[in-house]
Amino acid sequence: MISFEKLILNDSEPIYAQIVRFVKRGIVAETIQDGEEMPSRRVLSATLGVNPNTIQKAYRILEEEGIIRSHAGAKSFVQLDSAAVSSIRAELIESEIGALIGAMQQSGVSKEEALSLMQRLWKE
Amino acid sequence: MISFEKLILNDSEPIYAQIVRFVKRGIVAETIQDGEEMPSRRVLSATLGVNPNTIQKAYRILEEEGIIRSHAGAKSFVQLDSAAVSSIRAELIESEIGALIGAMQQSGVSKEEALSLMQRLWKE
Amino acid sequence: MISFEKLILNDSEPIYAQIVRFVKRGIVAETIQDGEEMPSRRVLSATLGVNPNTIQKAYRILEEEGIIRSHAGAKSFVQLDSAAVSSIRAELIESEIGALIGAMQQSGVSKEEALSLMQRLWKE
Amino acid sequence: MISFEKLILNDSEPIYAQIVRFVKRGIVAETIQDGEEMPSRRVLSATLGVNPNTIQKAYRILEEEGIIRSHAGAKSFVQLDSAAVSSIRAELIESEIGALIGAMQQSGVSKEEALSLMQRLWKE
DNA sequence: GTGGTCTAGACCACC
DNA sequence: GTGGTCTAGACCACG
Repeated sequence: MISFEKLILNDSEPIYAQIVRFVKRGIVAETIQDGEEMPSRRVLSATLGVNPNTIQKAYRILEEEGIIRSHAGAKSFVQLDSAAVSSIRAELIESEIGALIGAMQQSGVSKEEALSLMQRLWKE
Repeated sequence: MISFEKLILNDSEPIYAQIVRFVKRGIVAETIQDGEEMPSRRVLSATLGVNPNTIQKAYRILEEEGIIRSHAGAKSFVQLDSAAVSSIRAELIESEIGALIGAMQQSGVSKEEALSLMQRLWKE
Repeated sequence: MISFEKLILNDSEPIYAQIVRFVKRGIVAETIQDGEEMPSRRVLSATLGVNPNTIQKAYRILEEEGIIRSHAGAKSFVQLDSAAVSSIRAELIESEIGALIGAMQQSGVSKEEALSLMQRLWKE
Repeated sequence: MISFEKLILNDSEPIYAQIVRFVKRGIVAETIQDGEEMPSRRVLSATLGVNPNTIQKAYRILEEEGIIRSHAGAKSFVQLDSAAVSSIRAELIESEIGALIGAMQQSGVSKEEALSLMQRLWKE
């Protein structure tokens, strides 16, 4: 069963998007694996203190992207093959790094400076 | 006079926010400097093909953050000291890099891998 | 739910500013308290006979000053701790009295005369 | 010749209004008296570092209120009788005190508290 | 239903 | 001409 305890919601971004991203990051980090069970919408709604409609929206998106599989009245499960994992990985990581690179370039920050800043700010 | 010709608007984010960020990045890149004149709301509105109220909203935010100075009936100017520049720089760059680091850590990406990905994806 | 029935608008000052001040004075007078629900933009707009955008502007300012809390799709609530209340009180009352004192001094009115004028003009 | 050296302009209020009020307060404080000469518009414009049109607007208002007397191409003079002084005094002082009283009442501040606050905040 | 953004256009105060 | 406020109404994202 996937745990959402480490998910801390902030309100500068839609809640449903944070839930979706949390799952995707878990998949990339391999803490979420093929076949794992999702909590029911009702339970997750209570856990996170969030409107059930919001949970429903997150699950719908995950299903549309082929990441989970739901049947009416039944439990939902993660559904992944290795191709899916690496495409999620690429989509998630490379797009985030790409966005940062674009931002740095527009701000006149050189590649070297960006790398050294990242070195310095990264704390394990 | 500050030029907004290089600002290309996308519609996945509020226009006013893109204008604000464009100015901040210009300040960090030192292409926008203390004392420079802002285009009038009407002019920039025409240049960008955007409603004057949207420009007004961006300018209001910039003024509330102390970056520009507006007086009724007079032109608007950029108002910066070196402390302001470095605080904008920190806010803009370090927060963006910090967010990326957090994302990478949550995705289980190591520091080395993140740096090498950034090396590889950065195209001048 | 906060009532705006006693708010009478005059047109010598921006409407949004009058709404903001009305809320602040309600807080100082303790007729508005932590956790109370704000009317929705649409409802207050109808109540006051004012455009929704004007209400939105007032609410935005209140939120930027940390007095109310808004989330897209959810109702808006007053959010106050005792420190906030006293700072609003100081900002509102002491600055108004301070401005009056400055004005009186510049006009050559003595403390005694000002106090006696105030005694005389105050009608319950 | 009336001195405007003590007039410090702030930009939260129209400049012309600040000039007008400065003159009125000087009259109430009797540091400005009947027959005194006003600086020329050109000179005052330079002294205050303000657009000549703004000075012109202030002078026009003062003239419309019968406080100064201007002839084309000639100097301007203050023109006051005792009735004028007391009406300016009433208009200026009592309206300011009256506004404060209204504000205090809306904020739930009692007469006694307002008077004691004023006592306490008044520093010679 | 609720909040947020945007367009369109008018009007005013100010310099 | 320039900045600021307001109305009117549409549209979208969110819960």
